[in-house]
Amino acid sequence: MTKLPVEFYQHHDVIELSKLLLGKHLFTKFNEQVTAGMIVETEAYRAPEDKASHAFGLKRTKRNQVMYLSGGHAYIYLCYGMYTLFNVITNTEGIPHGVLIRAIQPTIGLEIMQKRRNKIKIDRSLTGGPGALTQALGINVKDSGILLTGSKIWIEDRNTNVKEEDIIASPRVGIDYAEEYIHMPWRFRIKNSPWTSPAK
DNA sequence: AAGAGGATGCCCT
DNA sequence: GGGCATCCTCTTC
Repeated sequence: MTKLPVEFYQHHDVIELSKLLLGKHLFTKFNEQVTAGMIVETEAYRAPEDKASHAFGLKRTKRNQVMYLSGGHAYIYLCYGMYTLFNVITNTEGIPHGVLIRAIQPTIGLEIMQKRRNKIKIDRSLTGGPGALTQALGINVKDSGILLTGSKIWIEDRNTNVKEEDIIASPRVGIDYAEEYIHMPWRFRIKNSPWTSPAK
């Protein structure tokens, strides 16, 4: 029931934090509607050297400027013209590290999520996938840059213990342009979870 | 079960 | 103007 403080996002490397975020609970509250789910899949983006990161080489653009804020801020952007992707900024100010949340296991407000997603079934298709979960949680690009200790989007530790041997690491997807960083095993998921995005 | 292709808009990775 | 940190539908096996 503890809302994670900004310190949580600032005292570990982004690779470690991508694993630590597994089992934590992502909450949103918009228009008095609360929805939440347990994080089951993440990806680390580790600029400046990571060629898959929007902040590769410490490049600054209008879109990615919030990546340079301190750990505990949200970086939200539009992908492929129609999908909103949600990232947690980590590390200290000036080092643009981020964790992409790729899948959650829905826990609170399932009916609200079904309505937002226009889905009948409650299965992996409801919140499995980075664009799907933001739609289910009602996350909008307009909230890029907000703090995750506020009242709209936050993450809680509910004492779910995810052991190292229950974490599967694999290469990230959709980053064919990232050259030698294509094969970095920086995608993490909870083993045997039926809520992660489809295998491969 | 698996693959192909289309949708769609912002940012230039 | 090209290319996305994607998802859904339709087709075919």
